[in-house]
Amino acid sequence: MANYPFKEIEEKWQKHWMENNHFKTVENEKPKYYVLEMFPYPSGKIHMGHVRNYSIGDVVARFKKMQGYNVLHPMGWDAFGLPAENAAIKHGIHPDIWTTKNIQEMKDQLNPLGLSYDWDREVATCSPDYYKWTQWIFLQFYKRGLAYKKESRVNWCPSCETVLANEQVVGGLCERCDSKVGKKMLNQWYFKITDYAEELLQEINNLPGWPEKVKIMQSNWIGKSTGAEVNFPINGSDKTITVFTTRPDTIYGATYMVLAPEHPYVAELVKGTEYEEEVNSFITKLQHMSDIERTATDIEKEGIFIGHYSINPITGRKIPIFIANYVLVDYGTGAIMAVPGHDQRDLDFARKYHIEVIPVIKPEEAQDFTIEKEAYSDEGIMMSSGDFNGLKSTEAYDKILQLIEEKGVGNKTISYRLRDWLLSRQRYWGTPIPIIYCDTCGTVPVKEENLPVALPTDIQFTGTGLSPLTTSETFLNAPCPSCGKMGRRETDTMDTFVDSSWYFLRYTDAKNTEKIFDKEKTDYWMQVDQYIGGVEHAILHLLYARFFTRVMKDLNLVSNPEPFKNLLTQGMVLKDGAKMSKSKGNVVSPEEIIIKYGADTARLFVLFAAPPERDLEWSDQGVEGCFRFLNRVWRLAIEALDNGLYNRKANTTTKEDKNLKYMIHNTIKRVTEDVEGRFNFNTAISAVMELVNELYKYKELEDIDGGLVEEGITTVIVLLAPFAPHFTEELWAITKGEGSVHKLSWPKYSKEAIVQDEVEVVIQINGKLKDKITIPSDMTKEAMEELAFNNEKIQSILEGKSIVKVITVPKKLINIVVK
RNA sequence: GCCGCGGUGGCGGAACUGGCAGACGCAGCAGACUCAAAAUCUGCCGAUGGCAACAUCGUGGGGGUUCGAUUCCCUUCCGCGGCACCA
Repeated sequence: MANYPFKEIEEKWQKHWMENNHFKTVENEKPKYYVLEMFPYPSGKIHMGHVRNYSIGDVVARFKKMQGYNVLHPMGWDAFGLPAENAAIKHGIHPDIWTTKNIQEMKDQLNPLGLSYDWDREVATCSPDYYKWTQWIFLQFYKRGLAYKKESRVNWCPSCETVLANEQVVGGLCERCDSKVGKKMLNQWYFKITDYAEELLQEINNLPGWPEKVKIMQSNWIGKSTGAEVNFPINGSDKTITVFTTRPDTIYGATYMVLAPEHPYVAELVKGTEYEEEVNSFITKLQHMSDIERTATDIEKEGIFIGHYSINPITGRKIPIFIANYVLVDYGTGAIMAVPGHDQRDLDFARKYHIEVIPVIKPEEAQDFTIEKEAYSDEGIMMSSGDFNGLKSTEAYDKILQLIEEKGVGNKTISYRLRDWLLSRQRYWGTPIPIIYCDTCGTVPVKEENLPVALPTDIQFTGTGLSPLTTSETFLNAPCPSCGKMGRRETDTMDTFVDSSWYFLRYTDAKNTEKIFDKEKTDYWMQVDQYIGGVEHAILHLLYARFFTRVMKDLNLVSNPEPFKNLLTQGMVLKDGAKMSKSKGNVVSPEEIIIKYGADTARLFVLFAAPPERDLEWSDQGVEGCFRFLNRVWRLAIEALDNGLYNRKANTTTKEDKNLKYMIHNTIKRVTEDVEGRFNFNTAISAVMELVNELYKYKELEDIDGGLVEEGITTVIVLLAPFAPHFTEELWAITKGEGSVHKLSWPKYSKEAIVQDEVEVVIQINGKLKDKITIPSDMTKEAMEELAFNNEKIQSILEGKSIVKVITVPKKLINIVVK
C-alpha cells in the first residue's frame, strides 16, 4: 500500500482550522492555561530548533485544551535588532521592509507545521502599536527613578567609531572590523535593576516549577555577598577610603590597600605629584584593553604605588596605597584592603612588589604557620590579631565586625555582583528612548499623549559614527515638552531585551489602543503557566522579564510579581554531534523534511528522539522510522474499517481480550502521566507504539473482539492527536465521520481495566534472578513462598544449601538468601 | 579556579519510590510475500563460553551501605554547560 497522503491532509486541515477560527481564544469561565514559547527573531528562516520549541509548546497547548482548559497560545516577533540594520547597511534595504518581509516568510514556514496559535494576538516589537508601550513603560520607570543616565565605561571600537554591546565583542575584537575593542566614557541610560536585586534573589525560592539549573545560574548572576565596609583614613589628608571586604576577620593582616585605577580619588591624590605621569600612563594602557583581556584570570597582576598611605582603623598601622589591574571600579566600593596571607590574588601581588605578608589565621592543628606560595583562605584560629588571638576565626568575624561598628569606622553591608542594566544602544532599529534635551529645562521626558516617538525614515546607514538617528533632521529637533523651546531628542534606542521583557503581558490584550493592557484581562491570564525556550536565555531574558514584572506589580499594572510559573528549557538540535550551522554545513531544513514526510512526521520525530530538556541528535533514519509508524497506524485503521474488523465476533472475553483491554487503558495512563507531569513526550510516544504493536498481533488471532479493536484504534488516534494533529484529524473523520478529534475530551483510563488478575513475579537466590512465575495478583506472601520452594528449578539449586532468610515483596519478587 | 549537569548495547534512548537492566525506535541479521526488487509482515539482535538447556560477566573506574544498587553514600576519571581577578 502507498504511504498515507500527508500533503493533501495537512493542507486541508490547516485551511479548515484557519477558516473555522479553531484556535481563537477569549476569556471564559473555564480554568485558564497560558502556554508560551519564546518568540523568535524574524531572521526569515525557521530552523529545527524552532520546530522543536514550537512542537513542544503545541503538544502542551493541544493536550491542555483536550483536558478542558481555556488555553492561550500566542505567537509574535522579537523584531528589533542588529541583523536588520546590517542588511540596511549592506544591501540598502530599509530595516522595516526587511523585517516585514522576514516575518511573512517565517509565518509561511510556520503555518505548515499545524501549530495551534491564536494569530489575532500576534505582536511585533517593531510595530509602533507595540513600541509605544515600551516607551510608556520607560516613562513609568523614569518617574520612579528606575531609569537614569550616567557616565560610564562602555565598549568602544576605535575603527568603526561606535559603541558595541558586549555580545558584539568577540574575543576582545570588534565583530565587524576585527579591531581591538577599547573602553570609552559615555553618558548612557540605565535601568536600576540593582534596586530589585534582593527581591529577585529571594523570590527564586518561590519558583518550584523552574529547573534547578536556571535558578542557580540566576542566583550566581545576582551574586550576593555579605561583609563589611570599612573606612581607612588617608594619612595626611581629611579623606577616607571605604573598602568592601567579606573577611573582616582578616583585618589585622591588611598590609596594603588597592584602588581601582578608575577610582575617583586616584586622580586627585596624584595630581601634581611625581607619581602623576606614571599613574596616567598606567590608566591609559588599561583603557586600551577590553574587559575580556583585562579580567582574564591568567593575566599577570600589575599595579603601582601612588605615593600615599592609609591608616588601618583597627590596628593603626600605616599601609601603602596602590592602584592595580585586578581591582574593579564597579564592584563593592572599587577599593580593597589587601590581605596577602589569606587571599591568593593579594598574595601574588604582594610577592611581586615585595610587600609584607602577615598571616593572621592558622589551621587549627598548625604549630609554626607560615605562608609561602599559597594563601590560606579557610577558617582557623586567630593569630597576630591583638585581643582576638586564639579565637576561632568564625567567632572573630562577628567580634571584629562589632568593634568596627562600635568605633564608627564601618558597618556590615551586602554587595551584589549584579549591575544596573545599560539599555542605551547607538542603533536605529530599536525603540527610541522618549527623552528630549532642552537647554533650559535639561532632560525632559516626552509626554505620554505624544507617544509613540516614531522612528523616522529619512535616515542614512553608513555603518560608522554615531547613532543613525542623529542623521535625521525631522527626528532630531523637537520642542521641549516643558517650556516649548526647540530641544534635541535622545538619539539612542533601547536594548532589544527591553522589548522582550514584557511581550507576554501584551498577548493578554494585544489589540488595546487605550492602555498597555487591561489589568483584568492580564490578571485572568497571568502567570504564564508553561514557558518554553532555550537555556541560553536562562539569565538575561528571564531575569529582565522577572524584573519588569516586579516593577509592573509595584505600579499596580499586574497582580502577580512572577511572570513564569513553570519553565522548560529545551536542548539544542544537533547533527553529527554539533549544533546545526551554516558554517559546519550540517543544517537540515524543516521545509525539506515537511515536503518529504509531512509536518506530523517532523513533529513526531523531534518529540520522540529525546526528552525535551536534552540535546537532540538529528537522524534521517529516525525520521523515516516515525514516518513508518504513522503509516503503520494508518494501515491498521483503514484495514480495520475496510475488512469489518470492528464488527467481527464480539465479547469473547478471552485472556487475550483482557490483555488488550489492559494495554489500551494502561497506555492512556502512561501517556497522560508522561505528557502532563514530566513532559516526557518520547516515552509517551513509545507507549503508543507498543499499543499499536499489540493491536497488530491481536488482530491476527482466531477469535477477536471487534469492539475492542475499535476501542484500541480510537485510543491510538486520540492519544496521538496533540502530537500529529492533521493525521489524527483525518483518521478521525474517516473512521468516525463527524466532529474534530481536537474537540474531544482527553480520555480517562478505566481503573478496573488496569487491575491485573495475574502478575509475573521473580524468584531470586541471593539477589540473582533464577526463575519467573505467574501467580494470581492477590496471592499472600506465604503462598508465594510455598510456590517458590516447590519450584523444581529452585529446589535443585537449593540442594545442600542452608537458607538464611527469605524476602518477599507481594506482586514483585521472592528473594531467598542462602549460604 | 568555583558552581551545576551528565557518563547505560553498534546508535538515539527506557527503567518514575532501591526490586526482571536495555522498553520504544534506528541500524544489522534471517524468514514470509515477489519472476525480481522496493514496500510490507514475522522472528532474532549486550559480551563471553556452550550443539543446547544454561552458566558467568555487564550501567565510566575503585570502594561502601543493603537480602538486593543504573538508582543511595564516599572516592576517582572523562565529557558538557554557566560564572570567572566580585575582594
